[in-house]
Amino acid sequence: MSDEAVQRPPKRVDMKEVAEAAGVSTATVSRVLSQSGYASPATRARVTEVADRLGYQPDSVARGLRTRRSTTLAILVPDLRNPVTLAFIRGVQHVAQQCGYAVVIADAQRDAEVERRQLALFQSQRVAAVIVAGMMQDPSALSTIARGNSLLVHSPDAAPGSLEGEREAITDAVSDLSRHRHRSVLFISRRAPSANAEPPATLTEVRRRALADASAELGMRADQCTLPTELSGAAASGRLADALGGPGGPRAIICASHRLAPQVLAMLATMGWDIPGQISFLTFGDSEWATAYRPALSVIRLNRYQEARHLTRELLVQLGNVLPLEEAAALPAYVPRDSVGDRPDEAA
Amino acid sequence: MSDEAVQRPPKRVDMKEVAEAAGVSTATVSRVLSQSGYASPATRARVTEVADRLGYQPDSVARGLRTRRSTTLAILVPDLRNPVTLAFIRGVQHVAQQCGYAVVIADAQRDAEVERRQLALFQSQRVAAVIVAGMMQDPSALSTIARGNSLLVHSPDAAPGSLEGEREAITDAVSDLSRHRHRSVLFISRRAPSANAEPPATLTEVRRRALADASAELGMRADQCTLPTELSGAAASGRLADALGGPGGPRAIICASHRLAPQVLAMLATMGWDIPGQISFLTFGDSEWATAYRPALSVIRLNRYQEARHLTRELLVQLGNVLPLEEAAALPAYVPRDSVGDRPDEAA
DNA sequence: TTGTACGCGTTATCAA
DNA sequence: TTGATAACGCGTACAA
Repeated sequence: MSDEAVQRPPKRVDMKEVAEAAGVSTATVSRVLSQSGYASPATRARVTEVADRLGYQPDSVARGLRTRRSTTLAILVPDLRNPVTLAFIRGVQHVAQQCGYAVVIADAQRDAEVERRQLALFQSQRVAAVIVAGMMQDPSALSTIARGNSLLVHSPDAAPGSLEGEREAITDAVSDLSRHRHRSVLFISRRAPSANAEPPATLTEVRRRALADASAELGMRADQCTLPTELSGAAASGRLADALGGPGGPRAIICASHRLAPQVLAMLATMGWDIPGQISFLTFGDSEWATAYRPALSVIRLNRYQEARHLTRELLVQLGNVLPLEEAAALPAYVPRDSVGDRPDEAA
Repeated sequence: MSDEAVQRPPKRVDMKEVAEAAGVSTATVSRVLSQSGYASPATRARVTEVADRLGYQPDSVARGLRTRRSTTLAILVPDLRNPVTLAFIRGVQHVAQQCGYAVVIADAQRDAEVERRQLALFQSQRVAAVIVAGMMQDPSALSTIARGNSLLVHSPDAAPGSLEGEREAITDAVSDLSRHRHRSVLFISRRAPSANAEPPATLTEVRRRALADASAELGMRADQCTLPTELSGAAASGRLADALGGPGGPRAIICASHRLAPQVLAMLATMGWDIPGQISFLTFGDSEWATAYRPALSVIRLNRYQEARHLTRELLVQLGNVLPLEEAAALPAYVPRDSVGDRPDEAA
């Protein structure tokens, strides 16, 4: 419809032009517009009037070069296919735009090489900070950034209360399963467990261990089922069936990520399992789909939006900005709905 | 470790440093590293070797100032809560990173003022282009951008085959309903129809009209139901019940956006309607949840990812980049699944 | 209170 | 094939 390509030579309004039009020097214009330094009320008024009459826009590229600091935050997303990253991006962007910061974003596509190159691009852009929205493919690449420049690096896992809260929520979830007479849990993820890595290299691994701990405390067994992305539908269903096993097998499922949930649900449906009659189902992450699904899905809510807001606020404060106080971020929580039921063979 | 060492930002490797270490001038370094201009193979090798031994990263801020052009694309998202924008962002980012472009993103939050300020920020950042990922709150704000600089402005509606393809998909969907003996369709959206606006101001409005046209051609009636966000659950259910009316009312529902779908589905479920036994259900946009839902939902697939790729490729070519050819973007299409059934009272 | 002059890191011009 | 030098637009000591 509207495809406007204006190739005309752009006449950007210069600070010099503003200075001449206002009958002052560029230094005065700079002082007035950057709110720092002295200027008489008269000239101040005249300069601002002239500036926005001419439609002057300060060139943040030149400013960045001169001041050696930028007002750009970078987000490195390990995998943009993950829908929860949208909430995270929103949170960062909202706080950033409140302070006049720009937000640049890059998708690492779960590829260490891409990840490395995007970090290098951020560095070359001189961004004020890099926010890593999850576990990196190669965490050592961050040291390059930290060494090479004055960038700050934050990871969402560094958000206070995030992982701790998640542990509590997981315990609540497992307790609920225990209350429904489940004696074992099946954790479904895309990638196989890496028992020896310390610290855990992925968020999924963190959750897996937290789940194992919580289960152990309640005397429950925690089984694993790995469903790699490359697995075909039939193969995946077969593997899931194996994991559920015979009459003694686990009848409580916890999905490692929200992305995985619809696929597992579809499999269970085609295999003829009834939720919550025969299988109890839980997943990490919440959405309106989880609420709309029948039965409504019990979830471990994460609230990545508030998490991102909190994290970005801390970051901007560290960068010397002043922000109004804000209520504490909502912690992760177990949200019981209708997808958890009594284990059938253990029912009274 | 002394305080000074911690506080002081690490020194960036300069082009000057590289020049000195390689025994040449900065001009030569520039020529070698920017791939333009002559240099003897010997010095070329020496310079590149020294450059990455010292870990030199070109400062794109300074480069941007000098060359007066940036390698940053901007995406203005009307409302980042809309999940389909994630696919769009991914598409832009993937093509951009292929050409070494950065992607900066802003959420207009459906607020004309925020929208205006974010555009101004883009302009001040001297981005190479602004991509508007949907209908703007105030389209006239774009003229400011176009006038103020050499930015290109593209709207996703400008993607070839997008809206046209959508019309065809809508016709296919309505035909399917007609085949199932439906004589009227209920279009559910968040905002009320604006019959007089020309051209239509929102994507929803475009779809509404396309649906009206397709229905008219097949001799069907197109009803409207508006469910504003601020409506409470009970009020929304009441309004939906009214729209469905008595025995003669519409029994085919089309959701204007994917975001709306889970909410409407939840309402229908609590109201006791059976899909597809009593109600046929369609929605714009596809996802794994639509497939996992029982019954699996028939959808009008949009493929915003391919659309964004295509659009960004065109943009970068216009900016003077060379890109390898790529298969044509997948067009929107009607994907029939299990949520459309015969109209009960008209069944043979 | 305001103006002058310099430098941020890079590329483009021109002379050697 | 290379090097010296002038900008790009802005912020900021320092002088007036």
